[in-house]
Amino acid sequence: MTSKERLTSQKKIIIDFLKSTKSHPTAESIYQAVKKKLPQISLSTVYRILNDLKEKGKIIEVFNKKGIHFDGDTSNHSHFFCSRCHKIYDIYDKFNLKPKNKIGQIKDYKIYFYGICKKCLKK
Amino acid sequence: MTSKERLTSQKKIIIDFLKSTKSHPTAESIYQAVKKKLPQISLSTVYRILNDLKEKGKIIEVFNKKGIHFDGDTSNHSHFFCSRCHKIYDIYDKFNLKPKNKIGQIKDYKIYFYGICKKCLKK
DNA sequence: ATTAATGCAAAGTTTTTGCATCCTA
DNA sequence: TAGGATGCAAAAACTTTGCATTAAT
Repeated sequence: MTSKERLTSQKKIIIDFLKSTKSHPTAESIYQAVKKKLPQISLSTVYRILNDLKEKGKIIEVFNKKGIHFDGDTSNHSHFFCSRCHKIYDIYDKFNLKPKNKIGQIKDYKIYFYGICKKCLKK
Repeated sequence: MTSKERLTSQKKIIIDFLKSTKSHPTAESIYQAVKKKLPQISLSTVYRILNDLKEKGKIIEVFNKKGIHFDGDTSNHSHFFCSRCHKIYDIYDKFNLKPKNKIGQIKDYKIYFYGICKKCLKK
């Protein structure tokens, strides 16, 4: 008998939040956001749910110097990090990346762009 | 009068170690490696020196689920993460990445490849 | 001799875990 | 109503910091 996953309100709200934002929040900011709708939720539950969603490929991790951010958009896309405002933007351009070097079997790749975003350049 | 940086033996050994390896070690594994030559070195010194080298652009950070790794090779290159043995390999191919989307001023980018390395495929 | 850098220990951060209780299916 | 998921608190893992001492210049 295999165990069956249960869809709890905490899980529902975290998924909804991640699917509705493009802000690439951290675990802590997800906790803060979700607490507004579910005041009793605990940070450890947020971590547990994020780990679970991550393992199932329902969300993506985005790394930067300041820690780990999460992205509910699992479509193939890249990220741009503004070094001035520290926002993370999505980039949907597709690139053809085929290393000549036969390092092994490549299943996926992630591209991180760094620079200054349009908004910050205008200031 | 501006202060002048001192080249200590701890700094020398850490730089030498990072320039001599392609293993992309973590702070902890750098500490373990360096301790063999300098038994009295402390982990906090390792962190301080790594932060310093990082800020000066003398080393690079490589992020993955298991934490932060360091790379003494600051030449423009990419990384391949083997999902089986968890080793990190260097890829020196150059790619032309020009997003059409004018998100801002791009100064740099990093490409992370994921897959299974040659060695693991053979097993 | 100056004073930058270290080692140590203590404190911050971030993330995970054990367990009694809760609540979904 | 069975057992997967949560909340809480405690622990683990990771990183930074204060300060007396050491050592590079």
